Parts: sequence; structure tokens; C-alpha cells
Amino acid sequence: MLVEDNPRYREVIALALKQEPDIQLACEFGTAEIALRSLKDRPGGELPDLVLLDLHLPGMGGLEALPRFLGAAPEARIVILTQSDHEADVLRAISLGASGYLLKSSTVTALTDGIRSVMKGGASLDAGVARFILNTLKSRLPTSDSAGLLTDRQREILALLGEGLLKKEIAGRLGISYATVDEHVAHIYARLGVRNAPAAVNQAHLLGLFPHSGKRIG
Amino acid sequence: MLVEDNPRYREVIALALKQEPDIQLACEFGTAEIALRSLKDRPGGELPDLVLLDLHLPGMGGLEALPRFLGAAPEARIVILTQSDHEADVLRAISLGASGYLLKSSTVTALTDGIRSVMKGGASLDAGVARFILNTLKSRLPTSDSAGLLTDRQREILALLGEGLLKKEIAGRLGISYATVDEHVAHIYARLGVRNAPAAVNQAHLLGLFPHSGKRIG
DNA sequence: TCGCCTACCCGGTGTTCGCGGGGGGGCCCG
DNA sequence: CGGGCCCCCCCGCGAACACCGGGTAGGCGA
Repeated sequence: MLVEDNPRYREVIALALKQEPDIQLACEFGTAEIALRSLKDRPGGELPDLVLLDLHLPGMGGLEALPRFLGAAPEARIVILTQSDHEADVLRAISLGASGYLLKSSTVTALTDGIRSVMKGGASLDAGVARFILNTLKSRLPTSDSAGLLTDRQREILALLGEGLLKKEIAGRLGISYATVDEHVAHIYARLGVRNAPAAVNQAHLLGLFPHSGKRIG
Repeated sequence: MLVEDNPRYREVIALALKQEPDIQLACEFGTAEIALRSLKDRPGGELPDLVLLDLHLPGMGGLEALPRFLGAAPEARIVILTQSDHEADVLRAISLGASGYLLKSSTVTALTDGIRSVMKGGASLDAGVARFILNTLKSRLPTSDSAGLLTDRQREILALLGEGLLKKEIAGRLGISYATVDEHVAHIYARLGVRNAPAAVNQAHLLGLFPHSGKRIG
């Protein structure tokens, strides 16, 4: 299924996909609303295996429509196909369960190869998007290179601070005095260039210093 | 530069790359140690633009060698080329700064296209690896659209709190009284289920309440 | 060996925070 | 019409916070 508002570009894609013997373009729509209605109007009918979804659509946007497509066709894979390479769009699409993120500037073979990869259980990403995702994930992994910014003790205390513990409680848990915790916190502020605890936690998140309960290696 | 211990596979790759006019295979090595020594033995010489690195090598492993390559040639991109699709290897390679992760089962065109993408500033991932990375990142991103959890005013105040502003300063900037800010902050705590500002900022990050700045990937 | 830096430990002081009260007006909705 | 939520304002108190001081131990280059 193809959802794309620009008729010219939609035709280009449709023609390209029809050239491929192993890819069958079942239907194409100009807005998400119409596409979704077509899914609900065939209760026992066939559902698409894959949806090529534009983000910038008239009416309901692609990001808004994404979970509705997944709700109407839970087995379908959603591949974003858009001009927008805004980071927020990429992240939202991923968190909403997209299986791919391709840019309209990419070649037709990249699109068809991406579709085949996704149908084989993989994912397909534009190279620039993949770079951004790698950087994002890297910054959120515990072994970030910014680990040397704070000492182990300071990270430990900062994490407890983020949990909502008072400095007094941190002192009790670590078996040191309140004044010592205070000292560590002051050093944390200096390192991060902030002046109070909320800003320190914020900065730590922006720098990827929090492993976020980073147990899951998958 | 190609680092691969299996002579047969190394030859296959070398032959394939030599077919490409825009890709120049400068040198190839069987172990990471020899490759690294060759980099250090030419202080004024040319450094490789890209290193194709196997993971399971005799002697020093690829993951151990990766940061050393980056240290010796900081401008180089590192692309992992291995059989192993173990998730821990993928994550470690990413956190160490790899620009790509390809599997030996992929096609030659996937390899050459990946090299070109990486040299254009992108990243290159095998489809299965990309799927895993998407799932990993998704699990670390805000799950629910918790936009309705806080009001606009509350999010605004929470953001300023994260900037490090005191409540008194927030009151001044918003043109409202300190008591009002205090009231908003108390509501924020109640909504997020926390009891102080650092925990609120932390929780907001975990829930993805802080909008990422609209930067682009290019 | 001497300084110098850093991490880590501690006590005291003035300011801010968290929370308990008390109000008011605007909006939608049953 | 009352009841719900949101936004706005005010007061006071005890506890927590940010920053000041000083002190010990270890690594490192001059």
C-alpha cells in the first residue's frame, strides 16, 4: 500500500514498483484518512503486508496515522517515505513502530531493496538517517565516551539524585556524611556547567550519561 | 583498508572492490596488530578514509582494535564486516564509534553501496542489524505519547526548571508570581509521581516530554 | 622531593524549596 | 446550574539546598 499526496511522485513510485515482479502494489491513496477507511471497509479482506507512508500529508499527518495503520493491520510493516529528515520525525516514527525510514531523494533500487529487506524481517534506513540513529543510540548507551566526564562516585550520586532521593538520603545509603554528598554534587555542577540539581539531571540526559536502566542488551 | 583474517574471503572482497572505479583498496591485513603498526609507521603518510574491519581476528579482536584505529586515524570511518550478528557485538561496535555494520552474507553491491554511503557522511547497516537497532532504540525512547500528561504551562515551567532557573526567576520570566510557579511545580510533581525537581526532570526525560530541538540530519 | 592537581571527606551559613493552608476567574460538560 | 479542570494569586514554616570554609590521600611532572 502506498500513501502519498503528491500525484506525480506517487505515480513515479507506482510505476517503479510495478516493474518489480516480486512486489505487488495493491492500492494507493492520497491521504491517510482514505487509506485507513479502506482498511476498515474490508473486515474480512486482505490486509497489506507493507505500507509506504509519507509524513507530510493533507489532513492527518503520517506520524499520527502510523499507529492507526498498525492498529488496523497489526501484521503490516510501515516504511516511512518522506522528504523530511528532521530528527524529531525520525525518532517519533521509530518509537511508533516504523520498520524503515527512507528519503525521497534515494534511488528506486534503494526503495525496492528496502522493501525486500523489510519483508524478510529486517529494517531499511536511509544512510543519513542511519548515521543519526547510530549517534543517538551511541549517546544513550552506557559506554559513551562522555563517561570520563564524571567520576564513578559522581555518576552514582547523580543517578540517585535523579531517582528523587534527597542528599541526606543519599548520604545514608552511601554511608558518608551529608556534607560529602554536597561536595560531590557541587563538583557535578561544575563539570556539567550548571548550578542546581534539575539542570544537572537535564544536562546528564542530554549528554547521555544515564544508562536508563541499561540492562537490556536484547 | 581491509582487515580480515580469512585469506579466501579477503581475496574475494579485494577483487570485488578493485572492480569499482571509485573505490581504491589501499592495503589489506590479516590481523589488527599489523594493520595498526602500518598506520603508526607512516607518520606523515596517507591515512585510510575507511577501514573494513572483521570482528573475530587472531590476536586482538576487532572490537578492541576499533578505538585504536580511530586513535591512529581520527578521520577514518570504521565499518564492521563480520559473520557475527550477536547483539552485544553490534551494540559495542556502535558505542565505540563504528559507522557501519555489514554481514558477510550480504551481497557485493550492498558492500560497495555501503562504502559509498559512509564516505558521503552516512552510515550503513545490514537490514537485520538495522531492525535490531531500531528495536533497541525504540525500547529506550518514550513509549507513550504522554503529551497530555502535563499542560502546556506545566511543560513550559518544567523546561525552564531543567534549564537551571530558580522558581523565582521563572516567575520573573513568565511575568507571574512566585507562588503561582510553586503551584504549577507542585502539580507537575503530582502528575509525574515524584517529589522534587531533579526527579521530575529525570522522569520527564524518561517519558520523552522534552521536545528535541528541530535539528536536521544532513 | 616538592609542588600541583584531583578525588574524596567534613562542618557551618544564608537562601531556596516543598508543602500546608487560603483565595479568584475562565472554560467545558453533563 | 453545579462540578471539574486549568490558570492565577497570597502566606508561613521547617527542611533541604547551594556555597563557603578546611582537611586527607593518591598520582604526576619538574
